[in-house]
Amino acid sequence: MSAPQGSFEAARLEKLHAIEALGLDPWGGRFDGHQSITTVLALPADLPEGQRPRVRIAGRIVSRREGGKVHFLDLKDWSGTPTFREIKGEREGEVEKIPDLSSRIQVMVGQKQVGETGWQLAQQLDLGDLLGVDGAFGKTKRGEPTVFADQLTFLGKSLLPHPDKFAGLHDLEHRLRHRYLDLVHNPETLDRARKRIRIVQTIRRFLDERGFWEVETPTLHAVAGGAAARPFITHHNALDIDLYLRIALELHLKRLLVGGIEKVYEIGRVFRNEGISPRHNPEFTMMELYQAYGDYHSMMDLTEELIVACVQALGGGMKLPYGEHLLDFTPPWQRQTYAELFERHVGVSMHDADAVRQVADREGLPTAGKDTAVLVHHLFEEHVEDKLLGPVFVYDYPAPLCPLTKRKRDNPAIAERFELYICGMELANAYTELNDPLTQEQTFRMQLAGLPEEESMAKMDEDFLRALRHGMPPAGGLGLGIDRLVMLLTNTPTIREVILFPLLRPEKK
RNA sequence: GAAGGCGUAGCUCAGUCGGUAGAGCAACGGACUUUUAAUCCGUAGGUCGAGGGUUCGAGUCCCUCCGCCUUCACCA
Repeated sequence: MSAPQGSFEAARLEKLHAIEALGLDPWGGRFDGHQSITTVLALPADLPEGQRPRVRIAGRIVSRREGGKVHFLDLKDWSGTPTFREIKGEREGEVEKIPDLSSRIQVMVGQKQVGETGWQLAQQLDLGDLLGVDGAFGKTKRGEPTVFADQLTFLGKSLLPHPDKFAGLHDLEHRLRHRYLDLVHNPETLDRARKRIRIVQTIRRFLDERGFWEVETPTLHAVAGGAAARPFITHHNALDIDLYLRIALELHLKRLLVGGIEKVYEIGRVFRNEGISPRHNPEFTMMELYQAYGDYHSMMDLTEELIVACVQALGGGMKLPYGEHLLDFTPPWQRQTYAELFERHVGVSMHDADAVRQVADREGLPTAGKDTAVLVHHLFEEHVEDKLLGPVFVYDYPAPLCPLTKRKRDNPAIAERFELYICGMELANAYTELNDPLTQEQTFRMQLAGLPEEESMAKMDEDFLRALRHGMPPAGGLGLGIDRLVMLLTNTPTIREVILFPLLRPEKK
């Protein structure tokens, strides 16, 4: 430990021992019956002394103003609730969510009021310590809502100094490596975490109410299927086999459809051994659901309802800002076919193989040995995706891109699949599930020309095929990226901020 | 994986042309019973990300390495 930090810690250790010498536990203990600071702040504050409500609060000391015989502390807990502010002027009508700072409250500690031990304890308090306070709630002469303490209960020492009370904690790397400090000192971080929880709760409640069963399926897979991604590899010692961390939830959930669980979902972590970017973390959270006897149109309706429910749960109305954009989630959302979007933005029909190849050549895309569908999709990603402000359902995909999807009965070149785009991001992916084991086996065997196996969704999974052979009901299925949904609904530009502990390279030593 | 940018006290940041390492807050000692970025007096706090090089002299210029950010590639 370096000298200066050591001296900070030494000073605080001395105070810890002084607290022990008072007969108090410097690490605190059970503290029953305290009210949240938000609750206390809602109490009447203007009552005359003597009629003030008794309160008991607990929290962290985040600011301190010492006088000779009276100290003022600011205590903070987690009870602040998000509030909303209407934006005036140019962006009239927009709503911006702002973290409510009301989970801070001032405490007055007077020498006479807290008694001998209390006053000696007050001398040993540091920024960052945890403290319980009993007292009366009212206002100071300056009108500040305040708990006038008559009893202090020490609840925990902070041996290391916290970030500056005014300047706070801004360094991004520091915030990510010490997320606990970020949560304490940046209200928007706690607020974002709270909103994420609320979104996930809403999804669970929504699906539970509609009769879906939430299940848990294995994270360790013998075959990493269900998506096109490089897996992480791990090893099981007792069985002496390599296993993959799952890259999707799909194949196990479909096995459950075969097993008669007619509406099923899972919210869980998946792992993809690929690059890190503002939109990609190696582990992220997916929600996948499957509904027997549905199809991709029923999934579109469900997706729209589900996300609208999440938007409502945040309480900020149907129009949410995202960066420079204002996203309008008011249903119904646009629904456009892949083919029409392709033609509009690329300028040729996706069914015209020669024209597609010409455009790809002109733009310098490698075309040799590539399937036309692959070129089509490259052009789609290049020219269409970032124009999809949305929310917009893009449906009817080129079949070769979709090995797990049922083809249209009247046109086997088209798969019954949609993706939901918002702000150029793929947020959800859904299809009419392929339940025909014979076709499924063919698509597994048929490697897309020019695609290495690891980039293909078509990974042979014999056990899954055997399950299909026992009869899977026709079904609609949906995959939803939870992290990206949270990004969009909380106006957060990077995935690192919606994941509490994103992957960072370990610190050296 | 590639290119560009950044890294100075516990935190937030200055640091000119290469010439003694700085401020605010936090900390430590002292004064003060209604403060609120409290104030006042005083003290202490640094391997300038790490290592090497150029130079009389490097936080500053050069090289290598580490970490983070951005863009690209891969991908959702």
